Amino acid sequence: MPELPEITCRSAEMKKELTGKMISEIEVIQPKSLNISENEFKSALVGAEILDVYPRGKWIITNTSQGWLLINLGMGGELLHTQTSQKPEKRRLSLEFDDNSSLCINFWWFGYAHFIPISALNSHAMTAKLGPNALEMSPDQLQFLLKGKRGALKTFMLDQSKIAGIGNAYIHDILWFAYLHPLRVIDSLDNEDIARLFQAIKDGLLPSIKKGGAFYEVNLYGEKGGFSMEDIFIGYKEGKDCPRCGTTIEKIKTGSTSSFICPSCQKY
DNA sequence: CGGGCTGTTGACTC
DNA sequence: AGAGTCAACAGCCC
Repeated sequence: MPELPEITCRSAEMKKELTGKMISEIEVIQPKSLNISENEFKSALVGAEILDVYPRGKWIITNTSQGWLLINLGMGGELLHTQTSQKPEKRRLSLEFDDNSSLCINFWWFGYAHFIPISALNSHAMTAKLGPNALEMSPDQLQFLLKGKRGALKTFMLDQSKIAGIGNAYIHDILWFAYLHPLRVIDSLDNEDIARLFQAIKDGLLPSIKKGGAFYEVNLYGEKGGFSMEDIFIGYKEGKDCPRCGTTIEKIKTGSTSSFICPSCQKY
């Protein structure tokens, strides 16, 4: 479940390791994850030099001398930088570079690797419609985004077209930090609620970025992230005590997803 | 061994 | 606009 912290870390690692390298060959094992045919994809990117890599919500955007490579790991996956002679068995796609290293992409379930030509990045609908990156909003911007909305707060927070980068792993602690229930209706939020929510997004995401992402994901070198269960306050801790008030943490159904809440700190 | 759960996104419906 | 459902089909847990 790669969310903003993991995507931020992977992008930084890719930028560090891959900038300046040239793609010499591409191997496609799962053509379904591409937005164009396998042959088109290969001829578009073979020969390209990596210029820059940066995060955009849950997407990793790579700028090359021949166009854009956009990667979304979907519900989980690995990006590994290895020697081309030592590629991992499990991979759906790999980019081989001119220095005999490779970037191997594995999706656990499914994911996307899309190519977009130079000067056409805004034609990519899935990234063009994303809201602001969760950590690059101002408090005013968050207030503006919430204004006039009626649904449940959690649905809004996970809607990538509203705010980009938050998923179902980090949302539990974010809402708990803000003392807000996932099913709280948006138009009942006052300025103080929104101010707490703004700070809670930072408190929920920044510690994981500092630790290299969540423990259940690995970095480009195959090492697990340092953000562990002990760094999580209430997410996935059903039956344990709320670290703030001692009330038993509950797991509840919120639409199609589950939520972990402290029923005392987070009143509906 | 098998069934349930998990997590993202788009497409689609009402 | 928002809520609901489905499809894409791996791996872990019990």
